[in-house]
Amino acid sequence: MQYWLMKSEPDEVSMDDVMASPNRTTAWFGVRNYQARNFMRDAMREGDGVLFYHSSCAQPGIAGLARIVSQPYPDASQFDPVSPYYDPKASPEQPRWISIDVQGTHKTRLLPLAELRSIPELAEMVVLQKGSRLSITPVTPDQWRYIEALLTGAA
DNA sequence: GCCAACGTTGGC
DNA sequence: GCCAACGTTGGC
Repeated sequence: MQYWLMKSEPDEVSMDDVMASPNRTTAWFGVRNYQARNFMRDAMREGDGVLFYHSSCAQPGIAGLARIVSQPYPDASQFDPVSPYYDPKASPEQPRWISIDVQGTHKTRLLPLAELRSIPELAEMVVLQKGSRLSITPVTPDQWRYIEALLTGAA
C-alpha cells in the first residue's frame, strides 16, 4: 500500500468531476512524462491512496482524497490520431504510455498550496520541493496520515 | 503575462 | 554523448 499525489487541472478534471463520474471513477490518462509513467507502471497498485491536487488554477491545492482502483493499462489516447495525446511512436504492440483508474473517496475543503507549505510536518513532501513539476509524486505514510486527519477529522 | 526550473529534441 | 535551443509546467 502506497500513497501518491496526483495533479489535475480542474478545467480538465476537477475533484467535483471525479465525484460526479459513474462509480466516482475516472481513467487517468494523458500522462506524457517518463518519470510519472514509471511510477504508474512500476509502483502504483490497486488500493493505493491518492491526494487529488488542483494545479494551474486560481486556487492550487489538495481538493480531495481518492484511491487507485485498477492495475496499470495502456493509455488508449496514445493510439488516437485526433487526440492531443496521440503519440506516433506508440503502437498497441508496443505501448509507451499508461493509464490507471482513480476513484474519489472524499471531496474535502481545499487545502491550499500556501497552507501546505506552512506545515512543518509536510515540508519534505516531494511536490513542495523546489522545481518539482511531476504530475505524480510519492507521499509518505506519515504525510498521508497527517493530511487525511486534517481534511477528514479522522484521528 | 512573467519567469524559474525542468524535460526533450536534434545537430554534431 | 554533449549541449544549446526550444517547449512545458505551474505558481505568482
